[in-house]
Amino acid sequence: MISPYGMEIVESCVNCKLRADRIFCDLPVPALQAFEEIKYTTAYPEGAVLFVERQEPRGIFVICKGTVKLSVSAPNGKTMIVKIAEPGEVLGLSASVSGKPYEVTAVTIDPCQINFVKRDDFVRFLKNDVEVCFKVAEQLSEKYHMVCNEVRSLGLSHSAAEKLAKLLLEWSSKNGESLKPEPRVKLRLTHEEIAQMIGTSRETVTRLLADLKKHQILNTRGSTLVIRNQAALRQLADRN
Amino acid sequence: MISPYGMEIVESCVNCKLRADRIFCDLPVPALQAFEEIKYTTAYPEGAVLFVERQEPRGIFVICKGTVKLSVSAPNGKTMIVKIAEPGEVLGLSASVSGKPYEVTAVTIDPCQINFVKRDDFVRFLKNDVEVCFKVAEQLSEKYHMVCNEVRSLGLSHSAAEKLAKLLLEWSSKNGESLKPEPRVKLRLTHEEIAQMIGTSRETVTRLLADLKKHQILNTRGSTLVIRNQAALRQLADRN
DNA sequence: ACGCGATTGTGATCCCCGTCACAGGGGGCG
DNA sequence: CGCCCCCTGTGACGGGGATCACAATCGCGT
Repeated sequence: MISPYGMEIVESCVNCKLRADRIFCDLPVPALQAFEEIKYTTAYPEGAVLFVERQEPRGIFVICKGTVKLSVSAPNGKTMIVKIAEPGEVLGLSASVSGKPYEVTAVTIDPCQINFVKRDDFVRFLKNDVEVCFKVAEQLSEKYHMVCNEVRSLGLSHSAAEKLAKLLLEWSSKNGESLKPEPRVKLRLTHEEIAQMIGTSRETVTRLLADLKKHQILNTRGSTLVIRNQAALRQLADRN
Repeated sequence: MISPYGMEIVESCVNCKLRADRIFCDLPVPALQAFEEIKYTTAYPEGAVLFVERQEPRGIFVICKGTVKLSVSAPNGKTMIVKIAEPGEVLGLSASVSGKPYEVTAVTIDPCQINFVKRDDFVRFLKNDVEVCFKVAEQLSEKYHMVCNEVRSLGLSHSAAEKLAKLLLEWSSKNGESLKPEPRVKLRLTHEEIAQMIGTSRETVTRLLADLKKHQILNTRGSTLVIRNQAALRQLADRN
């Protein structure tokens, strides 16, 4: 089956290839079947808004395919990107569990396939099976862990250079790429968005990247970054 | 019964006065009884270290009495205070659920009575009762919510003045104190620690407080702050 | 009451980086 | 193909606040 946005739809969670390496999807088969009963699978184009900060929680969104940008923003329009979420991740979990408003705004940054579950259905689903409930608790712990790291890097590292270096290293470690002598990072965000991830201005990102290139630490190959001197980058990331 | 540090010990969770208004403690009686089986009640003096960032999770700590300072720190010794935790709060929850290391360091800032539960016992306890497990998920959502706010204020509000104003307002709203015309806040932290809470330097905090006093917005009465112009403070907190 | 360490108050200096302003560049679309 | 819009690159400038260096106080223990 082909979706409106030219993607192949994954019909069943039981047969999903992601099951093995993703946390939430990896439930016992009976639970997965119950999950399939209450899920709505939808395809979204790039730029679709899944939910908005401070909205009442409608339910959870499980990413099957594609990536989603999570951001928080201030009344004055200034926004900060918290995370780029990938397949297997669950969005709106904490809001749906606690009933408090969504913490972040979720916007797809490429075509996505997403499973939606209404809040009520989801809560019933949880309360029906301790294993599932515990998995969700684990998942929430995971999220908590991630956002704690965010706080660490926002609060403790001063220079923008440091935060940028940290971000690049994090990205390069995603695909085991950092094991190679010259890890590559495919840049999927604009300088503006990178700036929003590390809490600085677009110009600063541009300048910092230029600096790194000048010092032979980085190199651009089209929209791909080549990290030529990982050690130097690490040093930048660690020193305060 | 009197503890070594001059505190009266609360023997039983079932009879605990906090049960009504705290989330975690407010479990159905049978669950509470099971909880009592596995908990170890201990009294700590001021300055006791409950656990340290990056340590393997030993278990959870429920605060019955006293307050605990939670902080994260960088290798270079720079530290940031994430939260001052109060009675009824559960510490080390996410680490114990997920098995990942503790996110923060927890140090008592006054004499405390704390219930400790070993990780294994706690996990068994959770898996034994969906209601409990769900409560814990709610609790984790709550924590996630808090730390998201932290990110918001760290990442989006730039001036230190703004963050300090936000912090003071938050403190003053703790005891319904903010309803009074001139709310009072008992300062329990040094300027250094306040600085660590908002990610700035001690000198800046001192200067900002002096400024607020000069502008008649604040007033000190011993170690108590009197907020004389709440509106002005709110304006400082909101403008970016 | 005295003394000493911890905390607070304040000036001087410096530099990072946010902001404004504008000049290429590149790619999608008619 | 050329136009236009969004992205990138770069200079100039200014300000907030980190940092250093002391001085003044506080507060606690003996």
